Amino acid sequence: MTPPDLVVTDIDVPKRPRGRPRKTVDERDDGNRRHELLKVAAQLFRRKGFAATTTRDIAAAAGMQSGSPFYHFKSKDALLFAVMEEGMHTALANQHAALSQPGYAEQPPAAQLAALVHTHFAGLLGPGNDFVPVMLYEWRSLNSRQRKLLAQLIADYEALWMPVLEALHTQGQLKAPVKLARLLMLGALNWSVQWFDAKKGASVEELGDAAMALFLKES
Amino acid sequence: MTPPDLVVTDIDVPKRPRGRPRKTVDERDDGNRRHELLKVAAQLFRRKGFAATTTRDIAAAAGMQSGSPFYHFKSKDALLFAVMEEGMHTALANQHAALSQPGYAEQPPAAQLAALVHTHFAGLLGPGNDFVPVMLYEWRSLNSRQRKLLAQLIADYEALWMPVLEALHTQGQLKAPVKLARLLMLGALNWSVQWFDAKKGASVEELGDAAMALFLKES
DNA sequence: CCTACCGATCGGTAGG
DNA sequence: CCTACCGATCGGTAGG
Repeated sequence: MTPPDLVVTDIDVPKRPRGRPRKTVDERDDGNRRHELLKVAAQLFRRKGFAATTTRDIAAAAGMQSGSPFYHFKSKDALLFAVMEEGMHTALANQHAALSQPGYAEQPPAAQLAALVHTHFAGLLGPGNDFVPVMLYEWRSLNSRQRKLLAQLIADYEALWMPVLEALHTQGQLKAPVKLARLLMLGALNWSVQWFDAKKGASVEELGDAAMALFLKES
Repeated sequence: MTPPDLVVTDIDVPKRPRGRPRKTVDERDDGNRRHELLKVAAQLFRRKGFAATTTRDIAAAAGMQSGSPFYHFKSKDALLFAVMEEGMHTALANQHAALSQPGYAEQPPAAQLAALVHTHFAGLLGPGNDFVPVMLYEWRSLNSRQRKLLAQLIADYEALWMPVLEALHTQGQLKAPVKLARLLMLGALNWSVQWFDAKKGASVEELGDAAMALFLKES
């Protein structure tokens, strides 16, 4: 199923450099391999769920031996958290990029919302974007400390939507109470992870247009 | 955490009747205990997820010994499927009941949709309704045969919405393409499982009203 | 990062 | 339904 990426990048590097990479508090950061682990973990967590994925699955998908993921992450839990954190950081960065597009502030609120919606869909449904779906669907598997840390990022993310929704509400283009509207709208978007299929049906763009048509009244 | 229900009902029945209960193909059906297992399993699957819930957890929550759930269900998988099946049967029955309310057929499509939405929310968010949430969030854990069986029930459920949505589209009260509208709307509703809190914020009724206000244009 | 391994847990079963 | 149990698997670690 998953393409066996394996040792390809190591083919002409028979021995890795012997120098021990520096280590941070509880996780190493020698880039390549660590991020490879994050990527395959995100894939597996998404497809099979966190509890049903073994650290051996992850190691094998990254072309490692069963004990090796613990060189990069101190526990399976820490791996999950790192996946989610990367997902939220990317999502936040994407939205900030959309919001700082030149001329964005001058656009009507409906166009601003369209930008948020399209960016959200793209980050959620684009190829290889397993990080955010994992964060949406494995919330339960976090301990309360991890949950609190991520809740802050999520709050930041949702805060970006509020001024736009309030402007739309004031203009009469959004009739539902703003906070409930935000919850329902993000729910509609997030649920798409369950049914969206890039290979058939609507495209990400058509989805965004449909969502806008569904949510907004004519101005 | 979970109230230790334990032996209460057995206090003055020192020995259970010796007659062996009839058995169906792969599951017994002596009602009480079997359904008790379904109920606690639904609770646990919802709170911790299927893979993270052990059959020992379930047995303990039902006041049984670790091996006893297998007297009622031939596998943990079969238990999950039974939970989901019950969830879908209840949901379907609820919607059919709403649709056969006297005078329903004569109501305008907006009112018909409101009935569907309110029934859906009630079945999803009402107290003790863990069956449907499990079915929404543990889809991955099913094998393909089970998946196919449930997909049929889901298709039946979604089919109930289509005529109403098409009528609304014709009237101009629903602007998005009908199929995408259905997916997005049900997503908005289903996602509420993640954030709805009966003890604070909006009530189930207010939620339904907000959803209607969000989705529909004025007629 | 690999090798070799441990302790704990888990789904499931035989036999009553 | 309980008792007693098995085989397999799993997260994690010591030592290199």
